[in-house]
Amino acid sequence: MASGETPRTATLTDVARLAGVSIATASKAINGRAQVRAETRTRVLEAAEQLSFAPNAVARGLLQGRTGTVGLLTSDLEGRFSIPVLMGAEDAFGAGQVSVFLCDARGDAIREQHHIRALLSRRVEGLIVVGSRTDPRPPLIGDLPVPVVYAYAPSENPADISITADNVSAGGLAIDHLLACGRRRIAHVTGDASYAAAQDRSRGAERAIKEAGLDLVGGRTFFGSWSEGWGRGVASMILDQYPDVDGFFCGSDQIARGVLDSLRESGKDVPRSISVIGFDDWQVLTTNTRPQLTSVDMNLEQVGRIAARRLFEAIEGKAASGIEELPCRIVTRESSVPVP
Amino acid sequence: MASGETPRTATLTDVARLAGVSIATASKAINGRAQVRAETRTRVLEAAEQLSFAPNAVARGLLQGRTGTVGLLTSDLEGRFSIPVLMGAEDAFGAGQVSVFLCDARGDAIREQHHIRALLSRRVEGLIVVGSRTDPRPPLIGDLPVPVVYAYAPSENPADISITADNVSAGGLAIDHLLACGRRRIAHVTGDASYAAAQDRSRGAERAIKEAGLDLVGGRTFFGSWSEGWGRGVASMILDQYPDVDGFFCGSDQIARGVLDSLRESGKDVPRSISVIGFDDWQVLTTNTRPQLTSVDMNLEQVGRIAARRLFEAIEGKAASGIEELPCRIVTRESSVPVP
DNA sequence: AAACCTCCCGAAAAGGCTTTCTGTGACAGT
DNA sequence: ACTGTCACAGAAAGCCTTTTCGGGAGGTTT
Repeated sequence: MASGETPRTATLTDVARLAGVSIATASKAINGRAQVRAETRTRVLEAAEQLSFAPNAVARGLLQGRTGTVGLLTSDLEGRFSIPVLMGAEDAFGAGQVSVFLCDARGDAIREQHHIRALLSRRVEGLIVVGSRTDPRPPLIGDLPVPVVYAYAPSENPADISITADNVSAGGLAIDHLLACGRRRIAHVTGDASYAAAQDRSRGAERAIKEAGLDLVGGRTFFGSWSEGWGRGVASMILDQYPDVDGFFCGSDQIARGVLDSLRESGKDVPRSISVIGFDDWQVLTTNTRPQLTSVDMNLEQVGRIAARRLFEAIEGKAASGIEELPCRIVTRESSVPVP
Repeated sequence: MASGETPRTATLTDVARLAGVSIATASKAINGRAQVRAETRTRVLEAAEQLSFAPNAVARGLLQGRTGTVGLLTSDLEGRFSIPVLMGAEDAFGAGQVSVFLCDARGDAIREQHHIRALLSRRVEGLIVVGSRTDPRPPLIGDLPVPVVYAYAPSENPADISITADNVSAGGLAIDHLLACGRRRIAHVTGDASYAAAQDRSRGAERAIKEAGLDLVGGRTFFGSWSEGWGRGVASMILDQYPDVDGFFCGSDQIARGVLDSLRESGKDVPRSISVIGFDDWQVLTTNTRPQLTSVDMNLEQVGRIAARRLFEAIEGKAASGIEELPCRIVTRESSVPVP
């Protein structure tokens, strides 16, 4: 049983010869076409089995003009937001008969261009472009011969197909949750104001609090950076300046962790006297804080799956362009409970 | 300039016709073969440009028997260890002319089998199997017609090609670093004892401390779980039972974070009176702790890159099988400084 | 002037598969 | 006995490219 004999993968010709039929018949037998006697079919199938024949998808693709492949173009693989989207897409395709080419442009337009060329020459049937921020990105340049779907980061061109998370509504959700917990003096601390995500969530939050006839603590959103340090600092500042604050909506779980640490050190009781909610639902953070952190989950895998589905539809010609914003959901944990 | 006209991607025939030459000549011109007059070549190139012709890699692959594709088979994409390995591999291949099929088996053997079949039918030239734990995994079943490289999780079969991180040496590195900081009473707290990673690091640590003529605090490794909670708990226990402890080697950054929190709350001064080192060098944890955490980096991207390189060599026939263990490195931060 | 090169270009085959069309034998109907 | 029908098998074309080989045009040598 020596392996590595370079047994040259069997071709349809080999199968046909072994079964004593023509390649045409062998093909029909294997693909379940009619026009083959049952007895002949089993003979072919046995031959195929014996040679462990696997139809050459390359040849088939060439013939039919359909390769059954798509390209997944990420702008950066480190990004913890791209990964779940990518997983969802891979999942949706893998379940079907589609294989996925993975390309990481590393945020470099040149590399992106290079990858696109390679993918097109491999005749992918479509492209999913996964961004690492929710800020709209410039569409792929050139008139591509295949449909493109933008995931997480929508395209700047509204005529393109984009799937992203509804950050504005998510901001509202978070505030509504805190209100439902009986909180009235809610602060919103978030990250870098240059991020669309920060702006969108803030807008949603402000709208929701207004609708409740209230105002955010400090009358505004506290923008800063996406870090624990910022969360710690701004929390102690707010605590100092607005001692009656009873709720924190944080723009990320990292910020929330900083806020929680700060509240702990100030002797505040979370969730009894103050509720805290984070954003991203990043397990390593939410389940290790004390108390565990309620957070907004963007359902990124779902974003990926829907993107895959939309790409599929576009390939089939049933395209519906525009930006599709998928709802987020709250994952409730210990840091926010209703006040009696 | 209406897009979406389904302009049927140009073929070599189209280019040849436009340039007024035969397809043979067009091919030679485009591929830089000799035997084409310069004037003719430019004419062809212009035609190709005008039609935005991209050679059909599928057809070329069929003809040459080389597809220029490889399969990347991960057992779970969530795993934060698989991702960097995968990035490294993608990087190494992407730089060349090789495209990567991404498949996620989700830890399911059936799905894995299904993906392998699909990949083989697409005639990938090789496979990289990326695991999510360092425990050896069963090799892919069946005599595959292409070389396979196992990354991060080595194959149980020593005749296979495996690339992983040298966890035993890494354990020694960590201890040596603490010793170099002037520490003598070092505790090793780590995660689940059923993980090879935990065992290996522990073995390396014990060997290193013995070589220094010392013993670990408590005379053994404290196995537990890979969580902050375990780190917090075990640290306060150790502090209580062995008050002279002056160094913690933690099996993961999460555990280290718990340890740091615990030390902080006990009023211990890190790094003045106690040094702490983590493992994994997971940025979100190491740079947000107070003080920032020294950690062991497994160079996972490098694992991926080397895996890609080895696969390449195996494809070319220059295979060197066996387990290759790549060295880890210490990333020094504030939590460990030399005692004067 | 015949023989011989050199330069370019094109015809054709090959790669593995699917599909259409043609062909053959068996059988039923008249 | 002849025609029509049916079930099944095979021949061949086609997908797109690369590569080999042959050949025509023009120039050089003897």
